[in-house]
Amino acid sequence: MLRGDITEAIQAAVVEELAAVGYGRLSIEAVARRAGVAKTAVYRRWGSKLAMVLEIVAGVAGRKLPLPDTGTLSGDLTVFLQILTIALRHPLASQIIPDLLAEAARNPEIAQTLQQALRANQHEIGSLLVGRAIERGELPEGADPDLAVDLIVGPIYWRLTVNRDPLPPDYVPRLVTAVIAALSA
Amino acid sequence: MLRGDITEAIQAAVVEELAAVGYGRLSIEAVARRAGVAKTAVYRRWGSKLAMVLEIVAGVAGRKLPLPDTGTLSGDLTVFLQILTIALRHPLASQIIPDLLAEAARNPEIAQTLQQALRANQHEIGSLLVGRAIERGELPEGADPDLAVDLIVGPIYWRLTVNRDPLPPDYVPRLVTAVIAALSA
DNA sequence: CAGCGACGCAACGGTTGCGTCGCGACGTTG
DNA sequence: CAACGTCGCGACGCAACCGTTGCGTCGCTG
Repeated sequence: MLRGDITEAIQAAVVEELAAVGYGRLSIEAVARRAGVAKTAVYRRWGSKLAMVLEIVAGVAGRKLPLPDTGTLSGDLTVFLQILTIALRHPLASQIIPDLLAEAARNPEIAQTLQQALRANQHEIGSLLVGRAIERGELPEGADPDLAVDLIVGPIYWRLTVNRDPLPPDYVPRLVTAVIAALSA
Repeated sequence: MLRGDITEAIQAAVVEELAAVGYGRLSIEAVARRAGVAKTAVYRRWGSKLAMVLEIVAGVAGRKLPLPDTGTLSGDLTVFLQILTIALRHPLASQIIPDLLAEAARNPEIAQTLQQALRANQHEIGSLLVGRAIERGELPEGADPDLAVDLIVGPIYWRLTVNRDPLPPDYVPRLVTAVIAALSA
């Protein structure tokens, strides 16, 4: 019954508005304005700003990253890090992700939605990468997939999103060798 | 001329309000209300919400962490990580830091203030830790202090503040050995 | 072709915050 | 004691947004 093109316009507007002003300052009026849509069209779909954002965010964050098997741990890590750096550099992502994380610190529903979307994905990637490497004999049996994820994602996120430093050109390969050394210990 | 106790009450109120609702939703009215102070008292001190927050944040974020010399790299790292985990777990810090980082992504003045306060401190800590370790022969000559900081702070920040997972009891020592292995490569 | 529902539009009363102003009270300074 | 400046208080007009309502239009469905 609800027109699909309008729903999509609203979703896109929410994402843009989220990037522009953040969840705290996001208003239904501004979303409708940006979507070129009447406020009533929004309220017909969602009962509140929270419900609207939760549904849209869950939809976007739930997508899985493709994770090719390059044949070596170092290759897998390099590909994964490159995908990650591109994603984190995306203007929309680099504004929305920190904002939602900040909001998650005070809103349990947002926190739960983000965790549900991210944690499973993250654990799966870690298990996959480390599992393959162990099968190949590149890592010892006891290597911890969750620690691996922290070691891979943490430094990149810290540098790109928190510190907002540009990446030195050889940063990714150096990080890859460092992570492999760390996991082999 | 301006009463010091009132200034302090306002500063404390700003910090609390920042934690409670974030920079985006922070209002002068709420700050004055929380501080038990008239709105005019705030406007006598700062001309705008941005100026007020910047001055207060710079004052808090500029403080330096003590960094004892334990005699070994592993000891230094352990102490530093423990201080860091305690700081990041602090309720006020864990809400305010992500919020300001998110706001920094859209407000250059906030970004600059944070960078100025954090980057220098961070680089100094990295250089100090790595420098000592190289002198002791615990790390090779070429070890990169900035990469070291990413490897130390990134995983902890990721797990504590982004993922909001509790730390497994032996996480810090395992991270320490992993980091040392990574930096030795 | 008749009916239904989503649509845009405009307006509603209510809330919140903005930045400013004038007032009288209080305490310090000269 | 007189002057000054900060203080709290309350109010101002203005703007934005809230969530809801009623209206007429449009397009699909039966």
